[in-house]
Amino acid sequence: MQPIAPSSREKILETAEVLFAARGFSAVGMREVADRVGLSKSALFHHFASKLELYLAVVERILVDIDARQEAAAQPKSDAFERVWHWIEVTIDTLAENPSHARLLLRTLFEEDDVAPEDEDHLDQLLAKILRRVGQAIQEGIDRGELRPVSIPHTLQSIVGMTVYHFASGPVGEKLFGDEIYSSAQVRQRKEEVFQLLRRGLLVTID
Amino acid sequence: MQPIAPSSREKILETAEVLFAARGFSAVGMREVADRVGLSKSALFHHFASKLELYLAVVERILVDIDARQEAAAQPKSDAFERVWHWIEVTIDTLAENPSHARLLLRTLFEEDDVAPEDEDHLDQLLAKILRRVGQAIQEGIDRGELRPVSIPHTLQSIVGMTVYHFASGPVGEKLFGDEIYSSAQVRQRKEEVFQLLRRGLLVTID
DNA sequence: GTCTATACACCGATAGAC
DNA sequence: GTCTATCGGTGTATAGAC
Repeated sequence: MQPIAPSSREKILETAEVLFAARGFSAVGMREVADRVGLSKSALFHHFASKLELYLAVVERILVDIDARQEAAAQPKSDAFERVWHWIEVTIDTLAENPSHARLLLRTLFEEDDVAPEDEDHLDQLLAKILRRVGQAIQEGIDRGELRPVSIPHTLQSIVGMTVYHFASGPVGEKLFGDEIYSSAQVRQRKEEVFQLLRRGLLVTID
Repeated sequence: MQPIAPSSREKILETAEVLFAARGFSAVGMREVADRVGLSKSALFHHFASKLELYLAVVERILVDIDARQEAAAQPKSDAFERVWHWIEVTIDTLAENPSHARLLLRTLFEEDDVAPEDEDHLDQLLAKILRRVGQAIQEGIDRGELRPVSIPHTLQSIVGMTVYHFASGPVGEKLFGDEIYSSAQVRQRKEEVFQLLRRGLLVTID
C-alpha cells in the first residue's frame, strides 16, 4: 500500500489545523494558510468559501477522528471502571499522538462559538456523542454499585481537564515536564497517574 | 468607606479583561475596548502604548489578584492534604467569583505566548509562584508519608485541569450544568466532587 | 487627557483571465 | 483550479488641536 499523494483539500486542512490549533481562529490569516500550502489566497477560497467554513471543517475533521478511534477501540467489558479507563486511555493516545488535536479540542470546548446555530449543532452533537460514551459507562458503574455515586457532569469535567488540558497545555506544561509532554515515557506516566487517581477516586472498593 | 470612582485606567482594565477573556487577544480590537469604556481610540492609546501592553497588564492584574488571595488565605496547617485542599478551595472560590479570571488564566496557561521574553518572564514567575505553593504542599505530604508518591508535575496538571478548566469551560460546560456553573450550589458541589476525588486519590490511608 | 483626522498595513473576499 | 489584481473594511498606531 503506497502512500497516496494528499489532495489540495487535505493539505489545506492539515496546514490550517496546525495554525488554528496553535493560535486560534482570529490570529490566523487566510494568506498565511495559503502561503504554507503553496497556493494563492484565491485558490484557497476556491476550496473553502470562507474562513469560518475552513475552520469548521478543521474542527469537524478532528472530532470525527477522535470519535472514530474510540468507536474502533470499543470493546465490551464487564467491568464499568475498565470501560471508563479504556475510553480515557484511547483518548490520551489520540491526544498525545497529535498535539494539534488536543489544542483545537480544548479551544472547541472552552471558546465561545459565535457560530451560526446550524453549523454549531453538528459539531455539538459530535462532541456530545464523544462525551456520552464515557458518561454512560460511569452511570452504569454507579447503578451497579461499582463506582461511587459521583456527579456525572462534574466527573466528565474532571476527566476532560485531566486529559485534554494536559496535552493542550502550552509553554507552561512543557516547562513542568521539560519539553517532553509527548514523549512515550511521559505519556505512559500520565496514564499511570490519572489511572491511580481515578481508580481510587471513583471505585467504591479498591482491591 | 465610600466607593471610589474608578480611574480611567481601572475602567479600561476591567473592560479589556472581559473582552480578552471571552475572545482572546486577536479577536478583540482596541476600538471595541475604547467604545465600551467610553473613550476614543486615541485616548485609549494614551493610557496603554500598545495593545500588547494592555493585554499583559490585564493578565498581570489577574495573576496578582489570585496570588494575593492565596497569600491572604494562607494559614499554617499541620496536615499536608489540608493545605493542598485549602489552596484548591481558595482558588476555586476565586475562579468561581470571576469567570473572566478563569478564562484568561486558562488562556495564559495554554496559549503560545509570542511575547518578548522580558515581559513574559515576569508573568511566568508569577504563575510559577502560584503553582509552587500547592506543589510544595504536595511534596511535603509525600515526604511525610501522608500522600502517595505521585508525580508533582502530573498532579499539578490534574489539579489545574479540574479547577481552571472547569470554570473556564464555555458553552460545553454550561450545557452540562444547565447554565449554572457559577451558582453557589454548583460551586459547592464542584468542591465536594474534587475533594472526594483528590482525597481518595492522593492520601495513603483514608480514614 | 481627550478629541478628530489620518496613515498605512493587512484582513476576508471577489472579479475575471488563463 | 490556479493565478493577478483589486475591493471595501478594519487593524494598530500616530499627529496635532484643544
